[in-house]
Amino acid sequence: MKIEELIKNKNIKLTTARVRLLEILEEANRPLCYEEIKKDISMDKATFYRNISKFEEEGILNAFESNDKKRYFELKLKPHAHFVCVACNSVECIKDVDISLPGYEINNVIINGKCRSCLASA
Amino acid sequence: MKIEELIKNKNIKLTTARVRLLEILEEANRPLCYEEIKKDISMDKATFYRNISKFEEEGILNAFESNDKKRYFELKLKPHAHFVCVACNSVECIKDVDISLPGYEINNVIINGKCRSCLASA
DNA sequence: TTATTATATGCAACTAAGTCGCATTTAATT
DNA sequence: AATTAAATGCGACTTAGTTGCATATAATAA
Repeated sequence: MKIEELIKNKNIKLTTARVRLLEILEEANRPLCYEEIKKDISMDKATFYRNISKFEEEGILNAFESNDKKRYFELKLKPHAHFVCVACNSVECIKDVDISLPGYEINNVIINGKCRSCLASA
Repeated sequence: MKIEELIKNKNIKLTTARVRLLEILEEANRPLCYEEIKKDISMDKATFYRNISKFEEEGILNAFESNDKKRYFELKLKPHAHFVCVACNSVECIKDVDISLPGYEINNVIINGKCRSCLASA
């Protein structure tokens, strides 16, 4: 997966900061929040959020909120759902849930509830 | 639907402020955010959020984030999914989506995407 | 009904996410 | 290499949400 592929044909300039941001998101292979990304990149907060918005507009990434009241960001590669645990706040990618809703365009599905391990230890 | 029913058998005191908060949520019949609730109730912000947390802990309500980066709150009466439009930020209750995920306990399902009217006017 | 006590409340101060305007820098284009 | 539109960093700001503490109130026991 080439980072350049993601940006190509989009109305976006390929800056070094943006490439780095996309690399971090790609390597993580799970949704990350601002805090987590910030550690690995020297980019101003305002620039960060402006880039996130830009990427969202261009359909390169999805954003959603976890139960810790932080927004999580993930590249839109293979569509899949996310499970957010209300007990431990973990975010898990769920491959085998398929939802269709006629007349709507679906970007992302977030399922809130209690995860396996929290249920087991309850 | 009696408000008292919601609180009964829960580890919660039935204060006038709490009854009013639950009434507002029940009458709205759709998820509301702090701003919307605030208009109709004279309750300190700290108290509001403490009550919301308490209600969540006790399983009386669900909270989730819309695309406008605000949290929305709704009583857990009949379980149903929510569609959040990334274009117009509207929140819609969806009755006819049923997801099950073996081993997990599901509280709420949030589907992000573009709603009918935004797709129609695109 | 009153006294007791644990819990709920309001207030003020705080933290952190996210936004905005503006001057400067940089990528893409000529 | 020169041009220019877009991207960046900085600082100031807004607003959601939290915390500590003193006071008030609901549930309970007397």
